[in-house]
Amino acid sequence: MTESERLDATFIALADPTRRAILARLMQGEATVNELVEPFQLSQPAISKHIKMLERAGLVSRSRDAQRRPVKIEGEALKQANEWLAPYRKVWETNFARLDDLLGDLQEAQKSGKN
Amino acid sequence: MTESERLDATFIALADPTRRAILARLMQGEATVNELVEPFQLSQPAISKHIKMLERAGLVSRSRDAQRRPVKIEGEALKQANEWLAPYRKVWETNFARLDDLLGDLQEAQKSGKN
DNA sequence: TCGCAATATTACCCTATGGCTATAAACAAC
DNA sequence: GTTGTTTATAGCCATAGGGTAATATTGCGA
Repeated sequence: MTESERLDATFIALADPTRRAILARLMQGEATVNELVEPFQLSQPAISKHIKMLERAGLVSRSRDAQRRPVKIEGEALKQANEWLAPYRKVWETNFARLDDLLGDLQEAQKSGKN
Repeated sequence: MTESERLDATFIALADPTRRAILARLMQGEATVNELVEPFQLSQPAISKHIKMLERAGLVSRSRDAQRRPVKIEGEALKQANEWLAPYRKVWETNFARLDDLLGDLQEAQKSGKN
């Protein structure tokens, strides 16, 4: 899987409220599939599907405990999502919109030969 | 649009390499639709669709310049995505996996009455 | 007003997502 | 080995995503 595909899978996985809730739950520690089913009005297969998408993105991993398959949150994919986001930080931290307007004004001025 | 729906739209928008490339391009300043079409081997309608999804998420805004519709990056949605991500930072910054194993061990010990 | 340039919209593919029910498979425990 | 528990898989449906080509719209400019 390329890095881009990994990011695709991660953002797709994060784009669903059920899956974000599952991740939030997993912050408190491992959970079995049934424990993850309980809080939702969804069938067990539906939750299993969600877990599979989280797993595909590397957001969670699974171990084995008899017939149980505990799910655990994994940091690496989240870290990569955060790293992708990092360069954009200045877009919201600085007043990027105005900065861009300024650039636009300068370009306009150049075009019309006022510089 | 609820905050959850906004996050949905944002993560869906970020889950495509073409749209991420468009955002990267917009870091250098506004661009018209045609300017955004050029770098890709995609039709103009395809790019327009992508822009629409970015716009729906609030990741970009559009202005008007004659028949052109310049696209500009917007920080707010990215900021919210970042804020969603923030609580998970400790998952990758600390050694969260081991911390979780430890929690698991403690729970096991309690169940088996060894505490 | 005519024609061109930039963008949007429509109609149509195919595939993936998100949900369900029903069933299978894995394993423990008796 | 039969039974119950936990999880996975299969099959089905409806909707959305990502792409296309063709066409409509909008606005400039001669």
